[in-house]
Amino acid sequence: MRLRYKALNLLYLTGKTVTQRMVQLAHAIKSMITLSEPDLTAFLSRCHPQNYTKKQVLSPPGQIPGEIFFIVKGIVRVVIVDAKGNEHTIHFALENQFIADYSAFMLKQKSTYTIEAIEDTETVIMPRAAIDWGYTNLTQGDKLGRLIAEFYFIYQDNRIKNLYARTPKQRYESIADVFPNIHNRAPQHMIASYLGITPVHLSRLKKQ
Amino acid sequence: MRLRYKALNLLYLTGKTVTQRMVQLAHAIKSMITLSEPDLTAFLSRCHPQNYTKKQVLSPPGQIPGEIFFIVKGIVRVVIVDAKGNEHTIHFALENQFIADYSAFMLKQKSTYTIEAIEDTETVIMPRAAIDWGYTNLTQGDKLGRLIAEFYFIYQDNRIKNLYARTPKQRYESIADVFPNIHNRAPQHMIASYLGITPVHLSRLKKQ
DNA sequence: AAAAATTCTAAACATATGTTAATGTTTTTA
DNA sequence: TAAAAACATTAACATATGTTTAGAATTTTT
Repeated sequence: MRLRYKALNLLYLTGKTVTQRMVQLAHAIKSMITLSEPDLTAFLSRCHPQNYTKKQVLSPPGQIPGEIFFIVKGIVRVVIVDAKGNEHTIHFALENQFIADYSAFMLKQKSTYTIEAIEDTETVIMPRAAIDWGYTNLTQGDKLGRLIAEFYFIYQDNRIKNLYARTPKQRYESIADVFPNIHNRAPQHMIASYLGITPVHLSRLKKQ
Repeated sequence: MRLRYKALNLLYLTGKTVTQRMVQLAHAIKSMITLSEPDLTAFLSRCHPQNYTKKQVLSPPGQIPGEIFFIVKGIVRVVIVDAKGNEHTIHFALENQFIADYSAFMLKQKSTYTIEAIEDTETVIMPRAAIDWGYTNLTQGDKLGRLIAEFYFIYQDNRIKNLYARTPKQRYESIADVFPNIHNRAPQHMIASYLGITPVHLSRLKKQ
């Protein structure tokens, strides 16, 4: 009895309950498509919560991704390691966003990315079976997929535009528009990496 | 009589007939989704062919895109002009591909890109009304939209990966994997621009 | 065919960015 | 709380890439 009570209390104080998380994911889905409560419940029943501690890996390279993560609380980064062994942070994902190596997930190929928690992070995992079930059984399943793909397309398009047409300094000055409060949530060397420059150089640019 | 005959002849010798072009677009669509012949015909009837000569602009910046282009024959490039007035070629599109400023098209915002023919180019224009009609009336309309968005997502993801993890030289050496025969179809300064470097520097890299 | 425009290369020099190493600070771990 | 690890800054130097200018080759236009 005491143990059970303590466990519940801990959950209450430090994290969100299973129900709260599912509600958050449900809200994200309902903001994109219309679907019945039974359908929503059926979809959510195929998903499950998962916690990660800071620096823990959600998704390793070299493996076919089996799920898409929905971030309830926390922040993660997506990393690629080049031929010389250097790490590049190519993306951050915050609360209420979906994250995965989508390309590898869709193509059923081995992932080239590492997805890693920067803070202790609470997620809901949507396994491939849940996604497939959604495409097959939800009236607006393809529309949901289309909207998510379009959302990330627009994000990437904007990124590519910035990489070509703006300097690292200019990109640094507007990074918080895309990732709110990022300066308090990610170390500067990860931000530098995202900008495509070294931490030493970012430090130099800031001094100007 | 003579004029009409000459016109027909010219079309036969130098380009594809309206029917041939529509068949080509129909083939591209059918490779992605299943749909009935009447639906296909109804969709195609909302599209129309359009030719462009080398250097002619398909889609100007500052204007909300009203259509998506399907390239039957030829090649186009997508250009952005930065704050200093410098042009950056950020994309090429070849035969059997769809091209537009998708972000601006989807968001109904003014385009930031110029889309310009590099060779004389034959297209089929899919006006916004046709696309909207497709989403509303085709059973697999959303699926078509999802597949196109996913295709370009994968393309962009690969690009971003390359920009971070590979050098301009390495990217130069593999550009023909993505754009077959590009070295014979685009001048080197456009390729250099796509790689994110100056033509002078590309010339230098080639010498090594 | 001649003229004009475009394209590629080359060299010299300028600038931006990377590398290494040292130091002090902050954060995490034990 | 002490030790260890991670982080940010700075300086000195190295390298990659940009800029300007010029000339030759190629393509396009007249």
